[in-house]
This record gives sequence, structure tokens and C-alpha cells, in this order.
Amino acid sequence: MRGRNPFDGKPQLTLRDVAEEAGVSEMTVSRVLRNRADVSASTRKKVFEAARKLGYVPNKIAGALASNRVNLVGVVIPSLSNMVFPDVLAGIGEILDGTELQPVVGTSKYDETHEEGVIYEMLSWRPSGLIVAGLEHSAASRAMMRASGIPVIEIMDTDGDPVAAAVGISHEAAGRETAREIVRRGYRKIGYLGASNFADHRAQKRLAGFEAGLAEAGITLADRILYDGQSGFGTGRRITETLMTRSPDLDFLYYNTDMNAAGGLLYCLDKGLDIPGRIGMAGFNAFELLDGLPMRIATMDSRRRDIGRAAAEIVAEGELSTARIALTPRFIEGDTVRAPA
Amino acid sequence: MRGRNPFDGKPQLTLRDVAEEAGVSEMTVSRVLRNRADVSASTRKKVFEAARKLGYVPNKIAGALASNRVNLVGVVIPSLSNMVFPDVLAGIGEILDGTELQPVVGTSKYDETHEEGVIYEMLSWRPSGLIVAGLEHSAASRAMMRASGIPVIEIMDTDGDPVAAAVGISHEAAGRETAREIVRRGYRKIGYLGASNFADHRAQKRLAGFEAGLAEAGITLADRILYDGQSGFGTGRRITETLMTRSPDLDFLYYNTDMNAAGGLLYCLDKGLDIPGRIGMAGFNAFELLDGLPMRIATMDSRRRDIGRAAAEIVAEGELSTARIALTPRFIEGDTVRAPA
DNA sequence: CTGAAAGCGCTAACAT
DNA sequence: ATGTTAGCGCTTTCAG
Repeated sequence: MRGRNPFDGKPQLTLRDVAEEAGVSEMTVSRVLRNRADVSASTRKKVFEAARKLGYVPNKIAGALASNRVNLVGVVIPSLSNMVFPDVLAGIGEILDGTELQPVVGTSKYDETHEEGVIYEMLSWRPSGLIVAGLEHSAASRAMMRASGIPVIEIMDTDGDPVAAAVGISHEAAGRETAREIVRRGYRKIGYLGASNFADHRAQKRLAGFEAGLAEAGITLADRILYDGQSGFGTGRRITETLMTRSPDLDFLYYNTDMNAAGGLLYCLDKGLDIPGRIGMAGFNAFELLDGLPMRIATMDSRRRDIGRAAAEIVAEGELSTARIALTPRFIEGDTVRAPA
Repeated sequence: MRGRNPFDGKPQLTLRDVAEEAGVSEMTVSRVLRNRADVSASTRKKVFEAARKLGYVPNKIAGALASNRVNLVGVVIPSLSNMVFPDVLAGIGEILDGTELQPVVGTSKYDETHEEGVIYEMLSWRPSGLIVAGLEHSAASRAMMRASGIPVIEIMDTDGDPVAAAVGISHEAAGRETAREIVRRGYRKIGYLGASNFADHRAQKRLAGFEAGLAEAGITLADRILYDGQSGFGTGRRITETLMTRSPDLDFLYYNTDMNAAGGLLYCLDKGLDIPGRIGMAGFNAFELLDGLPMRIATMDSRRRDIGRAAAEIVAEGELSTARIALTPRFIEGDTVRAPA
């Protein structure tokens, strides 16, 4: 008895078993199963049949140890419930599907210490690449990534100092751009609605950029509200109601994410407020999902699918890279902001 | 040169390096790093320091091969963009976080052949367990799972014949139950709105159960519409408009998922239809996200988080299991159905 | 085109 | 409490 893995007991089928069944050497079986060209057609056939008959599944652990090659790509993201990240994963998948590489996903829960554990765990499998969301990591995480010897790509964000390669957008610029659009359209009493999650660095950067953009026009944020917990329509409604009650003279609401903006939109429509006349609103992310709402929310495209694709392309390239790819977030006007004066 | 893994070149740090640095044997280092109790405190300290100083990250591949133990759990789901599955993964995570086990996620894209490849790939890493969505798989997939020798749990669905263990709800019963509630509340001209995706077996089963439930009251579906593509508000609106235009006398709309029902709700509200008087509607899944809509959609809780938890518990147990766990989907009345007569 | 030998980095089992 | 030996299942390398 060697471990508590339930594989114990059922002896594992090995290359040797297939080799015996097919009447060839282990080496030949190995060649066939790796689709190497230098095997005769008749031998190939024998081997495939033997493998199928026995139900042989290769042991990648042994293969990886012997070859020093692992076709896995680690992907570390904060969470799967935030719809941003499934989209990033979809982009990564689109590229990796054309290769031998397979993504392996881990979640950091917006916690650097937890993230450190996940990165350690992933690197211990010697993947062919590592894609990590964000630029803020523990010192130990950064050290591990630097020392890993594999392509490391930090994604989502370009406002900071990556360990190696980075693909993302500037959230600072996204916030600033949104502010400029809003000011240009005549809004002046502006409120911000976002998460109190201090560890959502990208939202913080958007807010900082937003305030800087307002400052260019001599405007300061009139009010702000922070919530704990998940974004969603209910949350969006609740925080909007609280904020509007407290500061009824606001003429614009800037949300950390479209999900909350959608809740706010529904709230304002319920109240019969004139949008975008009496009050305007904007979010962030450009979630397609929301397309059927009564109005299209003004937002910026976070380019998350493109980010996934670009990061995966760097990994697929197979070279250590320090590329810095800054995509441009695009402002989408929608129906919840007035036309510029 | 042994492979194209970028690790080549940078020689990998091994136990031996740490052992030399700390002045002890490899075996002692191995014991310390696995937190085994039978090492003196002073030795532990020396070893940890040496490992930290060198930046050593263990090679799990070698460890797994030697110990025949792999702390990974394969999870195969159709897609991450359907919000159902992130919730299942969250449930799995809640349980596995209390163990050494780590989930590894793969997606089948609602395609049995693709799924077969993903399962093969996962099994080749000799995980400690395999959690697979659905009961419908290729013959080869079923054979592999049966032969794997590890705990295999099929999730989401209990209407069918699992390979080993299964945790889910009866979608047939969910559809039937919904039909009964609707009939009980006096609706008679009933339309169905769902995906044309033939491979979404669970939606098919709900529809079959729904029709059976209507049949109990002598009712047949008055009309139905199928769409290609993603569910969402826009899709929900569009199919609702098409269906209502074609069959304006419908008094109830049954949707495959709450996301589409939400779009339909917004459409009907736009049109000024009296809900739930003139027309009622129901969906499926009970997405929390939608809580802030103008009305709460009638739905059934798909118990997806509980399903993830229960499946992970079986894997964590570590025993081969043929448990069949059928959870009960709960009808949630919301605001879009009339009270029973 | 096929086979034999050596060894990947680690841990189980057995010493001491 | 620590060390020694053997070997996990595969692939690389070298021979034919």
C-alpha cells in the first residue's frame, strides 16, 4: 500500500502492458502514442488496437517527469463569480485550443496571501506558462514568478510594474476618459458608487483616474458610497437609493461595474427620473448580457476577451517575454448620457 | 536539451540543493517540506531557511510519481459563461478549501467528443477524483471513468444512469412541478421559450417534464420558440417578442433560464402587459443576480451550490462511491405568477 | 524503423 | 530523529 489514492488496489495500466499485448517494445508504444512519425503503419495499428482494447490512459505524470515538459498553463484570477473572468478565460481558451496547451484555473479570492499559495501550488506542477490577474502581488509571489523560468504574464492592468510580460488596459485612463466624457456632456454634480473591497486595485485605479479627470475641469466628486458584498441588480438599486436620498441633487452616477449600474438604472426608471436629462449614469465592463435592458448603459469596454487572447498568445509562443501590451478601453455611449453640448 | 519547456536552461532547483545548503539529507528536507512531525525543531528551521533562501519550489510531478498521490480533482463542465457553473465551482471550492485537494476545471462545450478529450486529459494526470456535469457521455468517456479507479461523481442531473456516484436534481421533476404550479394558478395557453441546443440535456428534460405536467391537466403547449446562441436579456426580449407576436393569446411563458425570462419580463413590462394577470412567466435557476429586477421572476432553485458541495464531499471522503444524491429543486413564486385559485 | 539502458526528482520502506 | 536504497512510468539517448 503506497498512498491513499484510490488508484491503489487497481493496478495502473502501463506502457509495458500495452507493449506486451501488441507484441512490441515499450519504446515503440510510447512512440505511437505520441504520434511520432517514425513508426510503420502496421505497428501503429497494432499498438492503437492494443491500447484501446486495454483501455490504456497514459500517465502524464511520468511522462512529464521524464520529458521535462508539461502542457499546462496556470491561470490565476480573483474569482469566477465576477463575470469579467469567465470572459478572460474564454479568450485564453480560444487561443490555447489551437495548441497542445491546457489552462488550469485557480482563484485568489482578492487575497494576496491566498494568491501566493495558489501560485506556489501551480508552479510546483512546472507549467509551461503562468497568467496572473493584476499587478499587485506579495513579495514572495513576485519572487516565485521571477524565478520560475517560465513565461509569466500579468493581465487586466497596465498601471504598475509587471514581473515580466503584461497585457491589459489602463484603468486609470479608463476612469479619466469616462470623467472627461461626462464633463463634456455637461454633468457637474457627480457621485461614485463602488465596492469597499480595498483589494480590487483596478476599481481603485479607475476611481483615481476618474477623480483626476474631473479635477481637470475643476470638479470634485460630490458624494460617494461603498458597499460590501457582491455586485448585482439588488446591490445597485440599494446603493443608488441610499446615495440619491442622501444627495438628491446629484446629476450623474458613476458605478464600479455595469451590474450595479443596471440596478441603479432600474431604480431611477422606477422613480420616473429623466435619464439622461435629469440624471446620467455610466458603468464599466460592457457586459453583453445586459443588452436587453430598457436603456443601454454608458460604459467602457474592458477588452477582457482580447486580454485573454493576447496573454495566451504570448504563452503559446513559448518564449520568455517581457512584452507590455496596453489595449485601449473604448467608451460606449449607450442611452444614459446626454449628447455633448 | 531535453524539451521546449522554458525551464530548460535554468536548471531546476532540487531537494539535493536544499539538502546541501542545509547540511542534511534529501530525505530530511523532503520530510520537513511535507510537514511531517518526526523532524527536530532545529533541523526544520535550518531546512526552511535553506529552502527560502534558494527560492525552492518542490516538483509535484516527481512527488506525485513517487507517492502515487495527486491532490487534484478534475471538474468537467460544459461552459463557464453559463452562470450556473461558476456557482457549482464555488460550492466545490467551499468544501475542497478545507482539504489538500485542488479543483482543476475543464470545459466540454456541450460536445461529447470534446468532453471525451478533456476527460482523457484529466485522467492522464491521475487525479484523486473526477466531477463531471451531466449523465450523457460518449461510450468511451463512460468506459474511461469506470476504469479510472478513482471516485467519479456525475452532477446536476439525476434523470439517468450514472457511472458511479451522482448528485443533482431531477430536471424532469423540476419541469413537471413548474407545470403543476402554473396550471394550479389558472394559466392555460402556455408557451415555451428555450435554446435549440440539442445537447443541453437538462433543458430538454425540464421541457419533457413540463409537458408531462401540463398533460396531467389535459393541456398541451400552445406554442414554442427556440433560439441559437447565448441566453441573455436581449435574447429573452427578442424571442418573447417573436412568440407573442405570433401567438398573442398566450397567457403564460415558460423559459429555459431566468436570464431569458428577465429579458421577457422587461419586454412585457415595456408593452404594458399586466403581469401576472394578463400573462404569467417562469424561468429556472434562481439567479441571485437578478434580484433587483422590477419583479421577481417565478423560478425553481437549481441547487447548484449545494450540488457542488455534495459532490466535493464525496471526493474528499476519498472512497469509491456509488451514492445517488437527489436534491429537491424548490419552486420560488416571485411576482410573475398569480396566486392559486 | 525498432530496441536497450539510463535517469527525470521525489518518496516509501527499511535501516540505524 | 535521520539516512540509505530502490523505484514510480515514462522519455531521452544511443545502438542497431
